[in-house]
Amino acid sequence: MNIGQAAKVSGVNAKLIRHYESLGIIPKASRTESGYRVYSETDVHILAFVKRARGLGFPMKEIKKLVGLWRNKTRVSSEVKSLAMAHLKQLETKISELEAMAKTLRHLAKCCHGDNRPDCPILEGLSI
Amino acid sequence: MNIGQAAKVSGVNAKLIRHYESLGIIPKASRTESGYRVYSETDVHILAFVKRARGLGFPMKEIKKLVGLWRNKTRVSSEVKSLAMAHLKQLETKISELEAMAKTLRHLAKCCHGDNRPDCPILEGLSI
DNA sequence: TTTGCACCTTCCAACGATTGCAAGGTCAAG
DNA sequence: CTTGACCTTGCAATCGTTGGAAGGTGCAAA
Repeated sequence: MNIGQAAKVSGVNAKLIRHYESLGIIPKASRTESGYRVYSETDVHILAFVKRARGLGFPMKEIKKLVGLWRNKTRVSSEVKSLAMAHLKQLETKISELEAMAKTLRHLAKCCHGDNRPDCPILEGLSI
Repeated sequence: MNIGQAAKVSGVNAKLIRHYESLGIIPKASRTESGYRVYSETDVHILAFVKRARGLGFPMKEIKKLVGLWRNKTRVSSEVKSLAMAHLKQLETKISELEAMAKTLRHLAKCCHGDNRPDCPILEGLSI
């Protein structure tokens, strides 16, 4: 399989596949005589795994660990779970930060008439 | 006032003040004979405004607009409100994306024993 | 006066993940 | 043999912030 075909099947951009390879997140693809990268079904499976982990918001460093655990049959599920729980905590922290911003912004926006007068509680809230 | 003093008073890092100036988000500071930047109370006020807007998650491009509106006494509050509402929508979108990730992750983690066996529903969930 | 030290100046690079572009090689069909 | 679609590499941009290097300035103590 070409990198283009692997991209189509796995759903990961060809550019991104090369990038992941350079970061060592996926194993280095073998090459044809002319230098084209060649991918197997297993490679595509890894790529799809990475894509799903990204979809859950894991950073690439942790995905690298997850791929390692995934491919290691003597892994210990507690290690995976602690990675996941730590990331979940990060997500929850981020969510509450964004919630706090949204709450403040909603309040300020509700107080603002939004007409053609210059008076604006939003700007006042930002400048106090 | 020095850039260091302005940083202390406004709560914005000196490094960041220079950066904001180079981006045109704050007006160019006047200089002493030897080239040191000089800040007035008004300048510090602008810096604090920027800091609060960042705290609400506004991107710098929109903060530039907000500062312009704030300093323009013939502004129209509807313009401020529409900026705020658009940003609020972005925040809400981001929050629901993160919520979806957290929900999935919580579900997978709940199904994972987290012991020293290799079987792991988290990895299975990522590889299906 | 000179030696520190703390501050200031500019410019360049890094983070994270992704995307874009440029210049060049390869493959397959017309 | 040319065309177009694909591949290769490498470098730059995004966004906001932080870090460092290399050099100048201000002020106080020796």
